[in-house]
Formats: sequence, C-alpha cells, structure tokens
Amino acid sequence: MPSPQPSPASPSRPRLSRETVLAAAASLVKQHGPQALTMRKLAAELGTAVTSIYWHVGNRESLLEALVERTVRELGDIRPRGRTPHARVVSIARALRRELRAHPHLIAMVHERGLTERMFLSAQQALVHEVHAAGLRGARAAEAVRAVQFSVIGHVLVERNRERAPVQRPGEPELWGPEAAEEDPGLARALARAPDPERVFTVSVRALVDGLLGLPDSPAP
Amino acid sequence: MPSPQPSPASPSRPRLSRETVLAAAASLVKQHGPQALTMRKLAAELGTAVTSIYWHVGNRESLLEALVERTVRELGDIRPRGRTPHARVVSIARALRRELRAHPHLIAMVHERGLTERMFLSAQQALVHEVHAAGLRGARAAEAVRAVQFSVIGHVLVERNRERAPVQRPGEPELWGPEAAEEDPGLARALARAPDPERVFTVSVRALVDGLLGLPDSPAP
DNA sequence: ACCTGAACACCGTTCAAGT
DNA sequence: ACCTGAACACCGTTCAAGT
Repeated sequence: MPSPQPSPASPSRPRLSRETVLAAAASLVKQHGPQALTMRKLAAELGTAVTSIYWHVGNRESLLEALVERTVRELGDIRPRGRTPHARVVSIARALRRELRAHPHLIAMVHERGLTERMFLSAQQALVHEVHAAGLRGARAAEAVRAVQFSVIGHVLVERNRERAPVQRPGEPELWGPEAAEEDPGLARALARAPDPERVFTVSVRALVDGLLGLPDSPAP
Repeated sequence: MPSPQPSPASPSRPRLSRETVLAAAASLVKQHGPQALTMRKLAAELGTAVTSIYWHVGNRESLLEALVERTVRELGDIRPRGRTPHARVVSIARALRRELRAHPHLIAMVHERGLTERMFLSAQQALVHEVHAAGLRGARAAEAVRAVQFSVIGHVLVERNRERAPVQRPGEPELWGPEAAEEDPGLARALARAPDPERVFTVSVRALVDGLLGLPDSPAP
C-alpha cells in the first residue's frame, strides 16, 4: 500500500462527493438562476471532468431535484402573529411571501417539480387552525385555506416576473396620461406610477381575508 | 430574363417571408411550448436553411418578441356582465382568466417580455369603470384595480404550473390522512382531494371583491 | 469505487459566398 | 434582396477505458 489515498490529477482538490457537487450547484443557482447551471460550468467550478458529476448525481434533472428537495426541507416553520384570526391569517400570508422571496430562483423550480404541497404543509396547517378559529368548517374551510395559498403563490410569481422584466412597454404612464381619466386625476396618477408590490400584496390579502372570514369588525356568519 | 422568379433549391416551396416564418413559429409554440421552438426545427419545418430565418427575423429572441406582440394585439375586448359592480368585476376577472388560458404558452412569454400592462389595458379600463361605480376614488381605486389584476395573473400562473406538474409528492392525501384533522373530517377530505382550480379561483375572486368593494349586500363604506 | 477523455447529437449565431 | 453551407462556441449525455 504505497499511499492510503492515491492522489488524483489535481492533488490539492479534496475528493469529490455528492455533497460537494450539490453545494457548488446550489451556489451557482443562487447567484445566476437555474439556467446558468450547466454541467460543464459546474465541472469547471469543481475542477473535475464533466463526467465525474454524472457519477455522483445521475444527471442534470436529478441534480436540480435534489437541490429543490433540500431547500424545501430548510424552509422554516410559520409562526402566526396577531390577536384575531383575520390578523393571524394575514401574518401567515406575509411570512409565506417573505420565505418564498428569500429563495427567488427556487419557487418556480419547486413548482415545476411538484413539491409545492409539501412546501406549503406547515403553512397549510397553520391556516387550517386559524380558519377553524374563525368558525369555518369542512369544505368551506378548505376553500378558504386554498384561496389564501393560491393567492400568495400567485402574487410571488407575478412579482418575480415583474422583477425579471422591469421595463414595461408602452408603459403605464403613457397609457394613463392626464386625459385618460380626467374625472379622477388621483386614480390616473396612481395608475401611472409603477405598482408597489408589497402594497398590492397587503391590500389584496387583507381584502381576501375580509371576504373569506367576514369583515374584521363584523362577526363571522 | 429566362424566368421571372428564379426557382430556389426546392421549386415547390413558396418564397420565404417574415409572415411565413412567424406563422410556422407560432404553430410550433402553440403545439409544444416555447422551448420546442428551435431555429433548426423551424428551418426544417419550412424547408429552408437555418440561416435564412435569420435574414427575416433577426434572431430567436426577436422572433419570440414578434410572436408575443402579435398575440397581445389579438386579445379580445372585455365585456363586463351583471348588475352590481361586484358581479361585473367578478365577470371581468373570469373573462380575463378565460382569455389567458386560451393562450397557455404565451402568458409567461408576455410577462417575461414586459408586455403585461399593454395586455391588460382593456381589462384595466373596464375595472376602473366598475370600481368607480362602486364608489372608490383615487389611490384606493387604483389599489383595488391592481389587486384584481395581480390576483388573476397569479391564479393563472399557479394553474399553469400545476398543470405542468400534476404529480404532487408526498401528495396531499398522505399529508391529510384521517388522523391529521380528526376533529373536522370534512375539511380533511376536502384537502385530501386535488383542488379544483376553477372553484378556488371563483371563491378567491368573490372574496377579494367582497373585501375590496364591501360585501355585496352591505353598502360601500 | 471513482474519475477520465473522446464522441454523439443537439443548440444559437456569424460570416463569406453565392444568385 | 434573398438564400446557402461551413464554422464557432456552446449544450447534456453515453461509454469504454483507466486507476
């Protein structure tokens, strides 16, 4: 036994492992998005031959799948805040949005790979609890939970798309010039500005929860 | 002048034009999505050399852009139905959803290319009208319009993603087994079933509009 | 058990050359 | 004005061969 660990081509590099590959891949995705993760760039990053990666992770698709699975597991629990069910549901929605936005590239990847339900399990259970507290039961409760869930995912997807394509042509300013809504200049001004996604989200969720649970100052039906 | 139109390599094929290229590209996208539109497949479809396409449309990206622009122009006007502003806003939202779903591959493409505002102009003006009729003005009216707009786009995006990845793992049935919510078996049953997107959409939009305009049977604030 | 290079079948795009 | 093939720089993946 001349050497316990026969040195590979580049002796300084530590042995390749599934973990190393996943870590490097995660860093590439985090920095430049999934489309920037090519097997060849990844190999270059790791200082190995492209084909070595295949030994450890199978192929590109299962590499991405493993990445997604890992991120979903890392997603934190949701802690509702507030006194009324209304306030607590809104707080869950906001927390959900924050978590999703913290992993911008991964939302779409999770969705495409069918892991959305697992990703939302913790939030879903929290929502069930609050919706119950608000007096909803059975199918109606389920509908309320799913309405909130869909809305949050939808908003985050819209926001992501907007961020990727910030330049809007023709552009709302031109569409909502002073003559367009002369009877309500305040509205025209508001629509001419770029929307504040945070604000749109909050307004929407509040209104949605109002509609689902009954208005905050009115008793549940 | 031996021949008024010197025949190309394949004499049966009519002369290539920007229109022909766009039509063939549109058909490819409609059938198999944007990722199936490769310049080489398109050339094969048209019976030309790949490079001929570049002469007519520049490159792949501007080809897709032209496609999107054309679809946006084709999008029909929205005709609100119903007696109350509430009903009419809901009808606009449903019409919007139907139009978007009629061009499944193009929603994302429109969004990525920043044409969403133009695409929504007609609907936005209809929404402004209804929201005015409901008594909202200025910034509040603008918020309501945008809340509806974001929600519809969001829902359609979520639905599209779900359709592309119909298999959910672990799967809600396993997550919502009988013991999970024993105190409300109706809820557990409802959540164990796959959601009906149409139903979730309707419930969400109704609740959202309730919250934005005031409940349908209560006066506007 | 792990790593390698060569090879295959794909991409989008450029360019000089044809008519 | 329009069309062409050759060439370039990229992909993901397979495979036989090395240690």
